[in-house]
Amino acid sequence: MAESSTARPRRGVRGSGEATAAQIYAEGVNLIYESGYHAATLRRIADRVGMLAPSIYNHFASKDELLFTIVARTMSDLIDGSRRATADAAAPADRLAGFVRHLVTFHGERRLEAGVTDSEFRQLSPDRCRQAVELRDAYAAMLREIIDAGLAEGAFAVGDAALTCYAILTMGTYVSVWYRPDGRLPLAAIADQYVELGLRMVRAGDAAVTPRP
Amino acid sequence: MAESSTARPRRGVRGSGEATAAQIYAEGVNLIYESGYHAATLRRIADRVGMLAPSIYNHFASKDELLFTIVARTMSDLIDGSRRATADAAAPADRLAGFVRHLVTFHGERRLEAGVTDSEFRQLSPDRCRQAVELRDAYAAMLREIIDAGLAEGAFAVGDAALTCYAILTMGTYVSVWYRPDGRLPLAAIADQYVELGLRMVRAGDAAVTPRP
DNA sequence: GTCTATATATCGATAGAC
DNA sequence: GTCTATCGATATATAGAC
Repeated sequence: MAESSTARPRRGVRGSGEATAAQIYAEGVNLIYESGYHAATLRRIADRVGMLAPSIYNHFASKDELLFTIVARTMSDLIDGSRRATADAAAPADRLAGFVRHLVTFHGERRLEAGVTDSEFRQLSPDRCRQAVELRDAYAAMLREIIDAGLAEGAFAVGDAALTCYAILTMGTYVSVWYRPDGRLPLAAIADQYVELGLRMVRAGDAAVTPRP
Repeated sequence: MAESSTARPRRGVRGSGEATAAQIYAEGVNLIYESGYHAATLRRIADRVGMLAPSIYNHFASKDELLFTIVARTMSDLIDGSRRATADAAAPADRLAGFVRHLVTFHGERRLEAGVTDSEFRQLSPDRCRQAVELRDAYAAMLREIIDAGLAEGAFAVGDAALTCYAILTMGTYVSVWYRPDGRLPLAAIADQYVELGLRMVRAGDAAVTPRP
């Protein structure tokens, strides 16, 4: 989506309706990922879409709203997807495996949006930044619950649950920084590796993990 | 250092010599850490130091040079410190333990500089950005060598060395994002935990790790 | 070495013609 | 919905008095 931007100019073209907003969104993601929020000016985003900067205001009320649209959508999708990815699992090791697999896959498949979200949400206006932090905390709480459940059952053994939580989240989140779709390993293999790393970190007995269908 | 900034205004004071550059450096680190590189204007940095923006040019040739000074110094110190922290160790598990302990301790003790370095080096001018990437790659290579040595000796067992390398580096690097000096755990305890996580990730036999003096 | 004043550029955002 | 024209603010950086 954002990945396959072709940046064809279309000056003067009119009436693209909803599709125009999607283009601005996609090129905004691309440019903010490359340059950072402040360096990605509306002028340059509009240029990639093939319009002039003021036209953006027909689709987004402000630059802040554009960034918030990216951040809120990405975080919501991350949380929803993670909920689905862990819903079927019962054993803590299976739930952790589902969580990490989704975390890595999401940050690979949507590395641009995820990268922008993780590194630029601090640039949001105070109110919207707070909303982003709440979503991020809600996501972290999901992992924390899995780890706590595993500890309660005796399936996991960690020195400190909160630290382990941070470590797993950050190692998975930053897949979006180095992952390239044309890289050495397919994303599914990378996700497998990270699942293994996550299970080792909580010292989950390998036998407790049921293989994927 | 940068942590203990007091931001006392000293308008009109003259002749602080080298100390003034250090103040600009420290307040630059503070503000860039808080706001990001572009949002941290020379005007606001100078204001915290207690001078006006043009005076900064008596100490740094440009804003880019200020950022590069931060990035280059921090990365050099990281590499040098890591070399010292792993020099005495012979066994791969001990070398990995020393590496991770230093990585975490450094990113906690100098979390502002490290945070700025890791998240803003992309904003450097092309030449300087390349130099920063070279330093970062040199640091990553140090960890990679430790892991490869452990694999060669049969002391470690990992699915993929490069991925494990990324995972350990990112989980340690982002200690600078969430760590607070007045937090729940002392930094040494956090470092201990991360060492344990790192050893688990490479499946190093616990018995192979000699306790610290 | 710091100041005042200014140059030059560009930003986000708005008004109004088409 | 996109355009032209423009506003007001602010950025980095420079020149020169003190």
